Amino acid sequence: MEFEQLKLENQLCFPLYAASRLIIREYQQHLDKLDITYPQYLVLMVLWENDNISVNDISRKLILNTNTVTPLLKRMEVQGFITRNRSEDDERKVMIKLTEKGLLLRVEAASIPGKLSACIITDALNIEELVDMKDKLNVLIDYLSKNKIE
Amino acid sequence: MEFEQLKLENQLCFPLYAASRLIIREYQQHLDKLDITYPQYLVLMVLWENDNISVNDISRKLILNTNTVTPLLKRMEVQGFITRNRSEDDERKVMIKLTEKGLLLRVEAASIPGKLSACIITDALNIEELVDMKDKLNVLIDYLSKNKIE
DNA sequence: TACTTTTGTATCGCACACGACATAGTATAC
DNA sequence: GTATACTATGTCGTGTGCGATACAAAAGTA
Repeated sequence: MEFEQLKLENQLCFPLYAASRLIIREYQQHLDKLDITYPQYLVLMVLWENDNISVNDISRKLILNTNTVTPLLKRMEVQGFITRNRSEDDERKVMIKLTEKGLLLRVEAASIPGKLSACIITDALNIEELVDMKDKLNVLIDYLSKNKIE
Repeated sequence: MEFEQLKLENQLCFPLYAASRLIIREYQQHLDKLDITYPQYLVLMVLWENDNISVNDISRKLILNTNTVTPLLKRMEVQGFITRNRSEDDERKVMIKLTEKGLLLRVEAASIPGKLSACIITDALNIEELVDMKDKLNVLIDYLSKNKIE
């Protein structure tokens, strides 16, 4: 019996998992200066595009459970980046809004993606290949996250 | 100012992060039956290929810090999958060995990668594309993890 | 209207992940 | 040979991630 399929090098998931952590480490160096973590940065990106949305909307966009997002948002409220208020229309919803401080962070964050691209694009991997990979990953994510719902 | 670069859809890291978590969720369904987590499964894969290696060797292969791997291994020792013993050659090293129970798990685990492939390969993404993605991710990982050391 | 189901958020418990730091063993320099 | 640097592992604190579960508000239904 060969067990070839049980080698790290023959699997897709491990490279995804490792690459994800490695790139987040690179991000963290820059995010430290803004005093935020990578998941908090993701929340901010959602809010910069779409302010005043519910906890559920944020968790759906980030494909995270609400029990992950809730404490994350509470920490961000303490830090003064966002406010959390019950919706008047629907008392079940908690609406998340950026504060002035959270809004202003966008300008400082704007330079980070550029620095990361410079870090990731190598002789071995050019922009076209990375864009292609990103698109394929999004196909995979759509498929897996829809699979979950049904 | 446009901030196009600050949109989730324009970044590579978020798809990596989300796809990684989604696939691990799929794995977890099968791993639950073996009573192990995904990181524990990774450790086992390393040991099945290379038994009796040090904590450091495992953490390097998985690109995880030793302070992540140490408690993980301790839990696996309690569960009876591995043993932890100081090396006689070098008292600093702790050598990790599979138990009978850990070794036997390999047979049960062998069918999991096949099930996952079936789950991931869709009309939109065929095997060739996934293999190509895997290879490119490994190039990226090599680059980023070597970057760290220098 | 009263009852049931669904939805949105949250709490709890456990297992990672990692930076900062501690400690013991080994290697090296002088 | 001893001071110093380095290596391997570990502890601690903080922040995710997620399954199981709780609970109140809203929606659906008889």
